[in-house]
Amino acid sequence: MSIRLISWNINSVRARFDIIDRLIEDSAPDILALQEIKVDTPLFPRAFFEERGYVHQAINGQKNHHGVATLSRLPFEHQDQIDWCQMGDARHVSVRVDGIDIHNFYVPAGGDEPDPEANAKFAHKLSFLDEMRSWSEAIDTPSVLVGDLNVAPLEHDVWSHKQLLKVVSHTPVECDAFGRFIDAHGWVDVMRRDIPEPEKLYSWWSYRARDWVRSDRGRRLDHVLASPGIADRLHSPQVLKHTRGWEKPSDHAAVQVDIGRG
DNA sequence: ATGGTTGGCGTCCAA
Repeated sequence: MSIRLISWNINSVRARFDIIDRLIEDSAPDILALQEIKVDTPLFPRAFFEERGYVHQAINGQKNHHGVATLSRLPFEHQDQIDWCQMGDARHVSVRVDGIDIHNFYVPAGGDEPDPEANAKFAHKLSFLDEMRSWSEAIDTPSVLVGDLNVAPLEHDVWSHKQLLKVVSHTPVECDAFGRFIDAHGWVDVMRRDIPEPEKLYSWWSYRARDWVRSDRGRRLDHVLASPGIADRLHSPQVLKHTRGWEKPSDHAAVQVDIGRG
């Protein structure tokens, strides 16, 4: 008996009903953590998920951009959301299932210019990661953290470490901030525990490539992290790469993990 | 060195 959790940056939930259906049929997640739903909370398509058994819904939506939602067949014992950096952005929602807090994150992408002086979006991203660090220091309940963290922290999380050193998502200043966030709670990077470097591992491929499979210029932006005390309950983490190849895809593949019952 | 694509109550912005 285990709980299957799938995290997916869906790039507009209302534009992806067909592939969400396909994911549910193929992989039967118990819990689905979506990011970039691009819809305000009152307009979220609740009925679509209720009809498929996901009657427990924690939605933190926003008009136009961002937005996260956690849909579940299992009941929530608690739910919450945090307004990071007091920006009013919908970038986080958490639920408690089977005694585990499941955090669903959408970290700011950070714009194009990797200079916090010149680019307010990049400064915001660094502040966001620093808030995640200090928040992580205080966590005292078993937690799983998933979502689009918009950082590819390791050398083999990108198609070319050298060529991406000045590209937002893989700059040293971001990777360092990400590392401090990881260390603050002792988060276990479950994906890399089981699929270690130097194997290349990506969860995002740009829409702009002529042939994303052939060029394979991916990045690992989506993550599965666990508290050290429960990390051994998480099994078989994987990037569902085929989801990126479906018709009218998101630019992110879905990411899956199974959580053994405690 | 540049451009490429997608979605949103949109005619540009963010990704």
